[in-house]
Amino acid sequence: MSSEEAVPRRRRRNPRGQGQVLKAELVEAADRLLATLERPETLTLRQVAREVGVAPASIYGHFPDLGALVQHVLRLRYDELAAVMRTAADGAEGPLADLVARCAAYVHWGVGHPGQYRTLFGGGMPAELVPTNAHGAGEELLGSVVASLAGARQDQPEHQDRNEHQDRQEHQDRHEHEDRRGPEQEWQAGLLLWTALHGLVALYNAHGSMPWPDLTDLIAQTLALHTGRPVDEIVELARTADGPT
Amino acid sequence: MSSEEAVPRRRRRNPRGQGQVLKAELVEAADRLLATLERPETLTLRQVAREVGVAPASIYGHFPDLGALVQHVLRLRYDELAAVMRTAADGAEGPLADLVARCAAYVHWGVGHPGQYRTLFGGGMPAELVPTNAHGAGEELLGSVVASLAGARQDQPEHQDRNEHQDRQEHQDRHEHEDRRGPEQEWQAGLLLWTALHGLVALYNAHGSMPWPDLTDLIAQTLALHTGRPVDEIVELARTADGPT
DNA sequence: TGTACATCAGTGAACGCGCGTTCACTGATGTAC
DNA sequence: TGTACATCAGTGAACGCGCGTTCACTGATGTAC
Repeated sequence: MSSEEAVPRRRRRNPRGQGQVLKAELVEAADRLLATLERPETLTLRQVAREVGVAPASIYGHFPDLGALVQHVLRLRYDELAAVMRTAADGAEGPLADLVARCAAYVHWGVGHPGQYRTLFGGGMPAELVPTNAHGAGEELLGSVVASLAGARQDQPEHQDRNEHQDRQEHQDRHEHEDRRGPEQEWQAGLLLWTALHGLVALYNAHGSMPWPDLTDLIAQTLALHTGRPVDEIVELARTADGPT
Repeated sequence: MSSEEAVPRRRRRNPRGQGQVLKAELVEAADRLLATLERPETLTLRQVAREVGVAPASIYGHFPDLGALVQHVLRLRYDELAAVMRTAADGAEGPLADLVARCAAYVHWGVGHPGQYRTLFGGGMPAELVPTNAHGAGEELLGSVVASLAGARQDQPEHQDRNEHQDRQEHQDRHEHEDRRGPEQEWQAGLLLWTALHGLVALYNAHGSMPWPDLTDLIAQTLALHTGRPVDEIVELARTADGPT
C-alpha cells in the first residue's frame, strides 16, 4: 500500500470498432465515483479520467463535458430507482401492500446508494443535470407514490378520517368540500409522504454515526401514520416484501 | 452594471484598538455568502475576502482557516435556530401549542434560510464543522422536539393509539410491553417527526419551482399525522402562533 | 500479394484560472524617555 | 514638546496545486487499388 496507489492505471487501447467500450467505462467509473465519494457533487472530469486510466482529453470524444456524463449517469440511476419500485410493487397483493413495497424499495435504495441518492435528490447539483428537476421533481416517482397512497386509503376497511371530520368549528369555509378526498388532497398527501421518506433517507445517510432504530420499523411507522393503518399490519407486509432475512 | 462589479471594494483600515471589527465583518460576510450562494458548500476563503474587500491573507489574523470561520458562523446559526424555536414555544398555551410553535418555527426558519439550513443539515460540509454533527445530530434541537411531541401526546384527551392496540395477531412477542409508551418509543416518534420536517424543508428548498401547497397547511398536516389530532385544531394553533397575516 | 492511404481511438503537452497558504513588508498610531 | 521605537492591522507578491479545455499529434488497423 505504499506507492501502489500512485501508479496510474494502464489501459489497453480499444481495437478498431470498439470505440463505445470507453464510453461504457466512463459511465461505470463516474457512477462508481458518485457512489464512493464523500461529497459526490465535487466529482471532477480528471477524477473520472484517472479512475478509468485514460487521458482527461479522451472524455471529450464521448461526452461534450462532465455535466453531460453526470447527467447520463443520473438518468440511469433514476430509472433504476423507478424500476426497483415498480418491480417491488409487482408482487404486491392489494393497494396497501403495493404502497408498502414501493416506499420500502425507495428508502432501501436511497440508503443503499447514499452518493447517488444525494446527487439525485440532495439539490447539490446544477439543476439542469438532474432528471428529478428536469421534468418537475421526478414526476413519475412522485406520481406513483401519490397514486399508491390514494389506492391504499381508498381501500381502507372502515374509512374514518378522524383528522378531518371532527372538531371543525369555524374553518369549514376555507376548504370547499372535503367530504370526499379530491385529487388535490391526494396529491398533497402523497407529497407529504414523499417528503417524509426523503427526510428519513437524507438524515439516515447524513448521520450514519447516530444510533438509528431499525430502518424497516421507521418505514412502517411512517406508513402507519400516513395511511392510518396499524403499524403491525404494515410491518407484516414490509417483512414479506423484504423476503426472509 | 457594466463594469461596476469588477471594481474591488475598498475598505478603510481599522484604527488601533479595533482589530476585532474585521473579525465581525468576516463573520457577517461568510454568513451572507452562505445565505446567498446557490451552493453554499463551495464557499471559498477568497470569496469571503473579496466580499469584505480585504486581502485573502488578512483572514489568517482572525481564523486559522476557512473551516474555522465557517464553523463559527454555523454555530451562530444553529444557536439562532434553537433560540427561535424556544422563543416561539414561550408564548404557547399547552403542550400541543408548544409543539406546533416549535415545529412551525423550525420549518419557517429552514425555508427562510435555505443556504444556512442546507449547510447545517444538508450533510454537504466536512462533518467536523457542523454543530449538528459535532455533538450527536443537534441533540438540543432533536431533544426539544422529542419532549414536545411526547408532551402533546400525553396531553391527548382520549388517548387511543389505534395504530398499536388493534390487529395484533401474532407479533405481540416482538415488542415486550407497549401498553405505555416508553422513552424509546417517544424518542423514535420524535425522530420520525424530525425527519418529516427535514424532508419538507429540504425538498421545499430544493424544488422551489414546483407548485407547492401552502407551507403552513403542510406543517399542520404533518403534525396532525404525528399527533393524531385533527388538522383544523393544528391549523388554528399555527395561525395564532404565526400572528395575524 | 503489396502498398498507399484513411480512419479510428485515443495521447501529451500546454493554456489560463481560482484556489489555500506563506512570507517579508508597510504604514499608521500609540508609548517611553 | 520632540523623537525613537514598538505594536497593530493589514498588504502584495509569490508558491504550488488541481482543475477544464484546446490542439496538434500518434500509432494501430482496416480498405482501395
